Amino acid sequence: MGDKLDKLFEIYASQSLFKNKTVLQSNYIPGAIPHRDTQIESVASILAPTLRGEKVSNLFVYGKTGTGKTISVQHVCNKISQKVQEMGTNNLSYLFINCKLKKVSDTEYRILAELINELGGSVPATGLPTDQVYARFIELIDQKKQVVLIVLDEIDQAVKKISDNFIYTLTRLNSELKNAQICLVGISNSLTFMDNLDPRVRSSLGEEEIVFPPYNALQLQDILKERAETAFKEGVIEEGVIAKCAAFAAREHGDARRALDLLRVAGELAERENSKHITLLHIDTANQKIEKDKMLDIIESEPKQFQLVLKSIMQLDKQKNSESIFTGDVYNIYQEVCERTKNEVLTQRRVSDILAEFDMLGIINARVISKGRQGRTREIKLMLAPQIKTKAEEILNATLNL
DNA sequence: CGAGATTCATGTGAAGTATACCTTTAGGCTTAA
DNA sequence: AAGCCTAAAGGTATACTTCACATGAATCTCGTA
Repeated sequence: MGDKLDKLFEIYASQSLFKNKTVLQSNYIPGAIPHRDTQIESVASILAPTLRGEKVSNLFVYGKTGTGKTISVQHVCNKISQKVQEMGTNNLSYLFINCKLKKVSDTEYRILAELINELGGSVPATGLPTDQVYARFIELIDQKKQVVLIVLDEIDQAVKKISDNFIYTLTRLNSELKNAQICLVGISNSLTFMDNLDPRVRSSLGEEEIVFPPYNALQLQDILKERAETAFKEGVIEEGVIAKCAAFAAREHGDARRALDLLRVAGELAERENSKHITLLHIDTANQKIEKDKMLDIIESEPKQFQLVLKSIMQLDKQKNSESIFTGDVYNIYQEVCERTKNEVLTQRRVSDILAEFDMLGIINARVISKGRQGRTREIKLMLAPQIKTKAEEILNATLNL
């Protein structure tokens, strides 16, 4: 056994395809950001006056996931604060908050607390009334003449959870400040986010807007090439691999993160097979793996009743062995399963809707057919690949305590 | 034998109910002046 | 007196149920050749 392991490790160590894997991870900030020059320039030109300690317009940035929004804004802000340090002036504070992070996102209070923490102050985790916290915040930043640049990443999440008058309050804070000036940069994934905002907030936050369009396949290729160069050892990547990665990701609204994931997973797969190269085949398998993980995630996060129904379908699928499954069968099994697991039994009507939703998700394929005298029903086929089935079953059994 | 009626098992739509969650409001209580 | 907190009241979204009606091909019925 020991020998085997030694050998395994040896192979791993000697044959690693990666030079530096962190480059492919999603939190990596590259030195250069290809194909975002115009956007970066716009951001920079809007924020540049902060260097002279002037108040600038609030900025709102939006675009789909993986279009480089966060990275670009961070890049510009880092440059700016670097410049400020060089100049030796000390009149700019730069705060970056990701509203999606669990510990921050819940309440207005927490976001404020986070802001204060970043400024070096502290507030108790709970207890103070909200406007006290505001007072504390104002006090902190108003000590000297400065510009406070607040970047709120995934701002749509925060607004969904809290409400938009939080932002309104922030924008209005300027009138209470004697020395300092606040400017906000909001980053959002949702293009329609602005539409359902309070008009007052919309006008003040959206003084400037920048859209990040999705990358096309060629641009994705450039990004991948650049990263792959530092990530992998020489000659590891076969011809056309990058192009295929880019093509896959371009199909999914040009998500660069997705493309990088794909490449990384492909690399890991190749490595595990002791292959010396990453081939087109690896990309395919990687894509499948990512899809599979996504599917399992969906199954896992599905509500209990949905899982019960799915469990019944899977049970039938095993028994029936490629014969057709009908709604009635599913419902019968479903009742048993509920009984066994001490869950409430829903009506047939509801189960029918649940089945329709599974159809939407692509977990099953259902067709409404008429069986003549035997009435009308859905003909159901489970659409999970065999390897997923076993995994899915484990998940279901675990979450349903079977 | 074939046209039409019947039938079955469930699909589908509308409307109602229960529940959880959130916001608002009012009134009592604490606190600071 | 002001401001905070809590409890009750009101509002809203979600998940589900109930009722009612729609479907459509296999099957039955019955008139006709």
